[in-house]
Amino acid sequence: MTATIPNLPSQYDSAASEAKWQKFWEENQVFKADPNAPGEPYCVVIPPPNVTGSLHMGHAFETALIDALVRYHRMCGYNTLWLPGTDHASIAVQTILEKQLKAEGKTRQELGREAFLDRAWKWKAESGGTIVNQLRRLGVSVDWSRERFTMDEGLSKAVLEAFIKLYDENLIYRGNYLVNWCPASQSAVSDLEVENQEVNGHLWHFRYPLVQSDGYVEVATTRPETMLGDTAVAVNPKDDRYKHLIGQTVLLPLMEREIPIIGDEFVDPAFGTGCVKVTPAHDLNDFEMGKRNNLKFINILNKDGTINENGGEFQGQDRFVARKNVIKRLEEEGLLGEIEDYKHTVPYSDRGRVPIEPLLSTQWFVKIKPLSEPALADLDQKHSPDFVPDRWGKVYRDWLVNLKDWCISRQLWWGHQIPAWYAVSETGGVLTDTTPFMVARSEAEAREKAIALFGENVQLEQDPDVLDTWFSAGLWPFSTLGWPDKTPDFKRYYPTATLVTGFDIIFFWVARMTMMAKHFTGEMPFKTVYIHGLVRDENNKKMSKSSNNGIDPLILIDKYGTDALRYTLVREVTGAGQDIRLEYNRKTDESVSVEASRNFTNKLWNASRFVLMNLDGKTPEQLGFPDKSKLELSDRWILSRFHQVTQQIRDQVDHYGLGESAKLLYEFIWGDFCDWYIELVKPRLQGNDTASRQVAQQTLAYVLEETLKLLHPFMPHITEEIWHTVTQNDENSGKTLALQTYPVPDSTLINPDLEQQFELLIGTIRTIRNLRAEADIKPGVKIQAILQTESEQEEHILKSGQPYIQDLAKVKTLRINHPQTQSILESAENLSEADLLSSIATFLSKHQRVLLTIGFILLTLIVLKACAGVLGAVHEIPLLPTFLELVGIGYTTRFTQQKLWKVDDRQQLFDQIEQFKTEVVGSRPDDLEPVFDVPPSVIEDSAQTIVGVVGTVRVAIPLAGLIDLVALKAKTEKDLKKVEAEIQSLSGRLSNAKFVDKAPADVVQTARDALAEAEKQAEILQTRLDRLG
RNA sequence: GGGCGAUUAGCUCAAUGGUAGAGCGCCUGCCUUACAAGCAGGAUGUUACUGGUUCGAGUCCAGUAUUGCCCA
Repeated sequence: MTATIPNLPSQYDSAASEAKWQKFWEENQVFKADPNAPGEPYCVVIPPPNVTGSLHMGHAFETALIDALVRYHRMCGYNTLWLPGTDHASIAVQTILEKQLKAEGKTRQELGREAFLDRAWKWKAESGGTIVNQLRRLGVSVDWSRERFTMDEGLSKAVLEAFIKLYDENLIYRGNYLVNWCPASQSAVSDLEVENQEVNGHLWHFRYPLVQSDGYVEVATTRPETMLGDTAVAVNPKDDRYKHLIGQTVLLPLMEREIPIIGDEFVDPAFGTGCVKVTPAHDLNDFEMGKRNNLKFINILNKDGTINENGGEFQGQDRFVARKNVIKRLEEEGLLGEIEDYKHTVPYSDRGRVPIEPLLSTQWFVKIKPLSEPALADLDQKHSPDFVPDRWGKVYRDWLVNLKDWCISRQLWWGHQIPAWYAVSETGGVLTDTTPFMVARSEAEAREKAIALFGENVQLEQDPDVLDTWFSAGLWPFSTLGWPDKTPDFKRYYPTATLVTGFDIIFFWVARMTMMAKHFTGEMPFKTVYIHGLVRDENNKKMSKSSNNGIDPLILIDKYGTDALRYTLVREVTGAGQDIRLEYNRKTDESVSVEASRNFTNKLWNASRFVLMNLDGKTPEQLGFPDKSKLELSDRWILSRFHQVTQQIRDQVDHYGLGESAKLLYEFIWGDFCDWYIELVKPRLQGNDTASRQVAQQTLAYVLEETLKLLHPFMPHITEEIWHTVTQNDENSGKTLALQTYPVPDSTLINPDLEQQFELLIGTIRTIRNLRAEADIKPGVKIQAILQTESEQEEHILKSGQPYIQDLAKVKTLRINHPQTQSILESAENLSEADLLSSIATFLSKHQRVLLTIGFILLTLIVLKACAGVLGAVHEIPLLPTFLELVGIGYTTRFTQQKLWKVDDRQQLFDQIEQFKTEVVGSRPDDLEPVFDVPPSVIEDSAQTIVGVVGTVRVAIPLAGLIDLVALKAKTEKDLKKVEAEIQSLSGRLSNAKFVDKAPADVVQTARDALAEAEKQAEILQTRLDRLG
């Protein structure tokens, strides 16, 4: 086999990789669904973004969640379809176009309907692709061949069908009611398009003179101009202040209209003066009151928000101009009372950005009860759809219960024109509220009907209005699949599996889809509704256009990559439905949390590089799965971890635990695989044991490839990129990670006992590292360590993991003692004295260091000399004369007398020298190993042996005496205090008979074990403290 | 006013009722042949408050405070 070792740069280039794979997926139609293919269907329809829109963080978040689910299911073998598309957004498009026209000095009326719509389609063709192309940059695994638009032919057919059916069933009617009127777009709008805003306004008090007696009643209002349409004054019939006035009349100022004082329970005596003006044609509550009390309905507004002919002297004035003038005139009349500052909510048009006016007009409505009740029944009886998290089911239910009839007509041109034709010839050639009409599939059909009713000469005119965009959006899950035709797609993929959307549109969209679907298809359109939270900005504020605090996902994608952004968003999700917060610095356009994810991509990248560099150019497939009988401890451990994590991720994703899965992957890849496994196999890859090396390669390759599969739904681009490199499938192979089988946990490889044992090894390594750090031992220095345990099992684990401990904790000599037997396991080879000496000589010949340094080296030599039984002859010390010259023989002699006389002092000095020596020549530690192994007895006795504990393993490291005793003592005291507190808490619990009796046995046992461990630790710490003096 | 959330380390967030963890930031030491976008080690908490249930409460219950969202 020709070994071509794939070469990767040391940093992942997200931009190049993303563009490449997005193109690859689309060109190869990787995500094109085939209804004839096998597999349980898994279909998701995209919540259609607004065709005028551009990508915002909410899209990025939602899309990341959906794509993770969809890619996961596809890899799990489901027949998967994610269907993309956009909605036509009547008002938004119309607003944009009218703005353009205005700039050209034209109006849409001048242009005419046909020309206007031509323009609209042209605009859609040119600019409507923005959002869709931005979605591509997120790497969505949608089937672009099935992309739909709410106004395309098929969906328009579905809309027509739905309208006609509902009309035929008497579920659509035309009537004169109060609707939300947007004076800017001059159309009725749905509740959805109304945003209530709190404003600092005023409460004006007006005096309405009584007709039957002297004096007046005082009313309060936030909208003074509406008084022009007042047709009553209302009080609460239980209100003693006013109830005697009920039945009398007042003279409405400025209009000089006599209007009644009525009693109505609705009036809150505590609000304002307790006496309210009633404007039935311009306020929802007043409308109801007007109906209850048979009041007159006087409309004072034109459609553009100016005062109409019913407003007397104010006719023609804009509503806000009229407001000022009404106040001014009342003041002149002496009828203006107090003006209070008053905070209240004003409904604003979402699109027009102006206050909405409740306006009485003739509109089309959907009768909602017959639609909501079956949906409610499915919820209550079948728990369908299933909301995740469950609590949103209640919100959905409340909405279904409280639904009011739905105004579906919009006074716009861009949209589905209402399929109703008016026989205008019956009402003098003009369309009035009473003109007879017929609903039909086409003008021809309407004409046929009309002729039957009104004769050959009937003159028809189609209703100019269009349907609410949500009417077509409500059909989305089935209209996109071909309904009303029984297409193969519809048969195969409907009902869909999961709807993923934000809670903010449960009411408007989700409920409409369930009602429409239940009515038209007899089924709920999706099994599950997964509700996600909002992405909040760095100040925990909801991102919105009005606060202009949106964070542009494309900026973050350019900076950190799509995978990093997606991963950040998904990882942030904890509980479903919980809002997430995105860190962001607006000055630098940086985000620390996305940066952390980018670092994670780079970590994966470099781990993969490492694996690639060590596979001798072979692919995982060529290497094959390792022979199970040849697996070493660390191999069995990482395989167990991998399959355990696979199991956990599958469990989590199956229950929408996407954030948890993302975190599990992070911990597995960065922690288990990179920090431990890769480090553990390095010696085997570089060593001479070819069998061991091969098993390591096989395991590395296997775990890497499978991990890429696990991670793919969360980070599709980088995993695809690495996978192609690792498997040596180039782009032309047509193969893709996206269609590989998602890893399946192999229970025979999962070994919790082994994992637990491995934890002891990891803990031991950490403890040694920790002790090294406490003792300030340089990272390059190899040390001695002694492990003691009374447990044979632990002893066995430690022995089997001995090479790992030595390697990762930089331990040269490791003894594992069983205290009873004092059996010593030696593992390290000792260097010869000659090696040491020659090393020192080499070092010194190269470096002329300061006096102190040289002095210590000199001491080393002298000490070595003192231990003549171990050392070679003095003539092997070539530089001695130089030292004597430099340091002075007198000092050396004195030191030798003081320090080397007693054996114990000498031992201590050995340690110091060993430490110093390695510090000085730390760059070549292997060359300068200690010549002597310190006997266990010395370790036990030495004041400067540092001891730690892991589990019940005692870890001892003989120190060289160069540590900060004061700091170590303080630290030890602190640790001891902590452990003592734990002992107190644990023994308190265990001495409580109730705890021992009532708590589960395993909990009690855990506590006992913890106590034993804590006591052992306390003992060790106490000993250490005693020794430290 | 009604409903639903949230409040845990400096920040962002975790923790089937068993005695609190991670990432980022911070401190210390390291350019150790995959990665300085890195490695090793470290410090940091009256779990908002007050009661209650329980052998045991961050977790369950009640109330309070603060905060966010939805509805009116």
